[in-house]
Amino acid sequence: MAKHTETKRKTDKSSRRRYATGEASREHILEVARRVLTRDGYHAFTTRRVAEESGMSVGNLTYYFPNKSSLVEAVMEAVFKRYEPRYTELLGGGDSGSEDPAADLVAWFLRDAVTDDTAGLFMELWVMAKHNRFGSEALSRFYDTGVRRVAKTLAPEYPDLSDHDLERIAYFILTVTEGSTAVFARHGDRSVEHEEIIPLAIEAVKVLLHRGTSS
Amino acid sequence: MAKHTETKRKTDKSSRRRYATGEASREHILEVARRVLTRDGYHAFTTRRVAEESGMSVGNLTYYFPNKSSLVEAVMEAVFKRYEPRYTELLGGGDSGSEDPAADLVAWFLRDAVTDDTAGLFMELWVMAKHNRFGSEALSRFYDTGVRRVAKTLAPEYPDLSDHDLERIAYFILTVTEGSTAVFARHGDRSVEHEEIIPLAIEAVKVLLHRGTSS
DNA sequence: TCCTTTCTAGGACAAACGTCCTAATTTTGA
DNA sequence: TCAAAATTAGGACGTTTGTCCTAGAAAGGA
Repeated sequence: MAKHTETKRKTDKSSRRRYATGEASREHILEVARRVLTRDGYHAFTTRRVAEESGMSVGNLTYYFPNKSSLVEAVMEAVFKRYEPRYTELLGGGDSGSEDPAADLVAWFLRDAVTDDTAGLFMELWVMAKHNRFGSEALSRFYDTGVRRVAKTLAPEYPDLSDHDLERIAYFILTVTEGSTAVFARHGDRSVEHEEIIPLAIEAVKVLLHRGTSS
Repeated sequence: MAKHTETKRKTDKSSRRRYATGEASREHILEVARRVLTRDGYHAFTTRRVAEESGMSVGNLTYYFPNKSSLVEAVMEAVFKRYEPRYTELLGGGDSGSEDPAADLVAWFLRDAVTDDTAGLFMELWVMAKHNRFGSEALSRFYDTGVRRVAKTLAPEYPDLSDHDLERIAYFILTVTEGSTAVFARHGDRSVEHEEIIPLAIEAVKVLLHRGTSS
């Protein structure tokens, strides 16, 4: 099956010159693929489904993404890039005009975590990262840079804390966020609603920020 | 394809009398299936793989589980039952002989959350619950009863808290636990180790337990 | 013992999958 | 306008998937 070193395959995804319509097609594919992945899951993520939902032929899809893994990796890159504008808005300027930046930040993350888009996507990313080295490293990098930006945002408010202590707390916020996705982003009755968890998380984070670390 | 009411299909899984060897085969399949699901993921969870790893033919597998979803549902039931002895040990008697039950409990959950077995399994359960009503309800029930047991375990130590407040805090513990799976159960470099999160989680939970709720 | 029930293997089938190939069609710059 | 490059459609292939069918082997009770 592996007849490599034969002909020059179309594996260079960015070095080829493109027409405007081609670039549009590529981005359209990625947006559709993100939607399919979020809605149907990696388990049902097939090239044929993406092609059909993109309104194009399977042959044309393989023109842009010669194999499935190249499509998957491109989708991962795209979805991480998709969060950037939201993060710059949330974590951007030093003064956000908010009374309590930490509380707003935690509330924003936790509410976003249970939306269909974010929850459906990240659950798939977690399982994909299990068997895809690229995905695993990309996800870890996404988390790590996000944590650093949160830490930087909180830093001026809590000058007594070291950078590492701030990153530790930021990772704690991340943990509660992803936990909200896993536990509460599912329809069904629970004895406790997710909204009731948010003030607990805020209180916990603020205590950690004010106390410093006690290990 | 639906030619029902034709012949009595083998859809009754428990009402049929079984030989001892048959019951052993069934449990062996479920254990193998759990391992395959945890290791390879739902994406690569195929009846043939389970049959092969069980050392039996595909035809024989379909004798015990006539279709894939019946196998999947049985695996879910089995994996939840698998946690019961551990939980009764951890949350069982009123006096565990521990100085700080809350801290021990949080530490135990968080350390278990990043093991290959637990992490690999639950990530798959989350994505399976997205498209399987049975799995979704079973997982929510598993969480809810676990939360109630945690609340009951903590109750005698914190008599000032209402049942609902205790359940709220137990759900918070659950959230941090599942978040640990999502964030830290992945090999790779991070600026903060999971072990550093555990004391933060413990401190946060204890503060919540001592303060009551402030909403 | 023997007969009924349970268990098991092997093969068959259609459908869906990733990938590849080729030939048209469209777009762009000279 | 026109040739070259990029884009598209359509079909083909070998493999894998879930499911079904049949016939034989093993196990238990009479």
